[in-house]
Amino acid sequence: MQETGSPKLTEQHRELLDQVLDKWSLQVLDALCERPLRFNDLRRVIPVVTQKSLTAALRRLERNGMVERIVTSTRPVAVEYRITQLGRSLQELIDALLHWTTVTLPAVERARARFDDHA
Amino acid sequence: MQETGSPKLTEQHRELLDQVLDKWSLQVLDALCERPLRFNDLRRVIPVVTQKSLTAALRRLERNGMVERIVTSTRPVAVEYRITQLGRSLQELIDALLHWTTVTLPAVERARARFDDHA
DNA sequence: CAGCATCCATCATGATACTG
DNA sequence: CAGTATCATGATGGATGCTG
Repeated sequence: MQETGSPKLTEQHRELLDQVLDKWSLQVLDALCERPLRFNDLRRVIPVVTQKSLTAALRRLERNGMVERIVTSTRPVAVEYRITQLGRSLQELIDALLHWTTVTLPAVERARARFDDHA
Repeated sequence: MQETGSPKLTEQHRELLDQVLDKWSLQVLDALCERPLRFNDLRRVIPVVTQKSLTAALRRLERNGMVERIVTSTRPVAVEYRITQLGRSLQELIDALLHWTTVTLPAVERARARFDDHA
């Protein structure tokens, strides 16, 4: 059974994708891709996120090696988040996904209209 | 405004990705990519899915034009699900994602170990 | 066979308040 | 500034039973 380039889709792989492709992680990676940002910068860039969700997303991304957390022990501590090499490799795929949505959205919307009409 | 390959990541795009990249949809598309399958076939191929979740995933995928639902009005009705052209275009990206997980999983696991040790 | 309806547990999310 | 802690709640997921 040789599947050329065909995936495995085991629990491990799915779990990893779940951890880095969720709603907030996508936007965090997208934001950090341009330049490192601090916690409250991220809150501003991703306007509707709560601290709790943002903290959770950042911890998950950090744990999976997608972002680095850099603490500067100045007076009020400054914490900077920056994307890692691993994170960048993921971002390329996310870009491909976004490109795909851009290209296929019209067809998807037609499909939705058809479905909603008929059903 | 021409952004070569750069994404927008609007709510619409994120919503579409959420609808087709969820846990079960990935596995459904993966299964249907090889050949069309019937409802209970899918339940066997994706062993741990409940019919509720499978139904929901299939409806979502159908609504978004990723799979076709083909009803054969035989005696006990036969319902076949098959992937569409749109679905296949998505599957290519999913394959790329799975390839990415395969390649990066070792590094991710090292990152996790480091994180879990330290914290 | 291919679902739908219902109930229930769990979880993710949000709002709010507090801290080093 | 960059969080943590707590409570409330709404969405999800599973188990079960029923139907054309």
